[in-house]
Amino acid sequence: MTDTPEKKPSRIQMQNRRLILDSALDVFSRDGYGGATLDTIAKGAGLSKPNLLYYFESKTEIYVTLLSQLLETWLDPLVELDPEADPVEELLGYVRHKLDMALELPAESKLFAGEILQGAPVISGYLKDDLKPLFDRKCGVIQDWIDAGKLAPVDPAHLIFSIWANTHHYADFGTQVSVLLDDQNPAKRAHLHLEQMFRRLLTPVGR
Amino acid sequence: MTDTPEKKPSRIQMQNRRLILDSALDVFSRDGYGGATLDTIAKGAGLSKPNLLYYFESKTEIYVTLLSQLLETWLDPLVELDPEADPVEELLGYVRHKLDMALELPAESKLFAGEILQGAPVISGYLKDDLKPLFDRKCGVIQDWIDAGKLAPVDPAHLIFSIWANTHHYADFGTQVSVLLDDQNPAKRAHLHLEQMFRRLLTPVGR
DNA sequence: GTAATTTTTTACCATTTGGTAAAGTCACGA
DNA sequence: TCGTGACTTTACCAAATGGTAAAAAATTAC
Repeated sequence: MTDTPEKKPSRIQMQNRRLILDSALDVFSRDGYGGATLDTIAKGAGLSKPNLLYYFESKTEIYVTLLSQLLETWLDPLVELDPEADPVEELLGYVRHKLDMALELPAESKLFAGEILQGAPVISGYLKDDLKPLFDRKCGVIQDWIDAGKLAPVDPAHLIFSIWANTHHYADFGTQVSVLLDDQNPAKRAHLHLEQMFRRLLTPVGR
Repeated sequence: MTDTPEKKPSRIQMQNRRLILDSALDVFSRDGYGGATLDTIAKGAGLSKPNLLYYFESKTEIYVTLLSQLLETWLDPLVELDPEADPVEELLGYVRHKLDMALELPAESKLFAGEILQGAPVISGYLKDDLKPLFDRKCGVIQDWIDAGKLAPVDPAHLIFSIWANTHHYADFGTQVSVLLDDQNPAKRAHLHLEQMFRRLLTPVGR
């Protein structure tokens, strides 16, 4: 009755697939899809190229697998935006969470950025079918907060864009940030700045 | 006595170099450096591949030329930040200008983003030697404004990052923005949102 | 311990890619 | 109009790349 006739992967399979995906994340995020080569990924994983292709059918399959796994993780925080919580604190928590993710997982952020930059050839379906409905729902939540006077009036969609732009910037443009900042560890000041900016934007006034 | 023994380029040279650079901007910004091929660029320019290489020594030279031309244009607005002007309006003008550039020249923005994403292999020297001093100078200007009470206290460096992140987002993540927004032309709402956000952040209070 | 299965290696291959050599064509000044 | 230099095309090439076939080695199940 089961429609997945595949056997469960062996320990060695799990391990090698993980090695490959780890290496591929490095390479794809650094060199882009076009610049990445199977040889480089294989070397990074400590395997031979044909051995790679024993675990994954093709270069594209590795890339797609990586992106799919990514999307779940990175969407989670948005899913959890709670309509019942205090709006300003909930949104500031979202900002904090996203910034932490960008700072801790820059390669993932860069992989995603590269895919979007090239017109989302692989995940455009996902964007339309999964992200868009969630995005619309959360815009609705934000609009409700505004209508209830618990949030300053802002454009919900562009607010979310702002949050994404500001947080991902520290990963995607990390090279530039590092060069321009004397401060070695920008995490603290970045957090303070975003907190200040979004608090001022979101806190309702005159009531 | 002149140290540039090259003759001035003929009309046909100017014209073909422009055709090549135009096509290359398209291709590099869409496919990334690694994914771009000379054949694709040549086809886009309506020339043969060996003909391309008559005008440019190598793929890399085309890419470098493109980035160099870019950097001048995109830095201009920051250069022009005037210490004597009204701080809030001056910065909001900068935001507006950057957003217009991102909306009108998304390919340029994407090319730059791709280069930074990959660790700025070509322009890291430029970032250190040219951008950093300018950046520090403008941070100083902003700090002076704050000290004079003409601007709310913000972290100057991270303020600039915010401006860059929010404006470039509409170009670099334009694919995602288009999918998520029902609004066809996001320009107007984007302008309004950024104006609102940065005005609230920057306007000094309680004085 | 051995047979069956999974994993890895060796040896390839076709295509693509950045780039070159050299012959041919064109434009233009004398 | 003719010769010279600028431009273009044709025909290549070596290396790199994504991918395959099949044999060898290692692991697992019995």
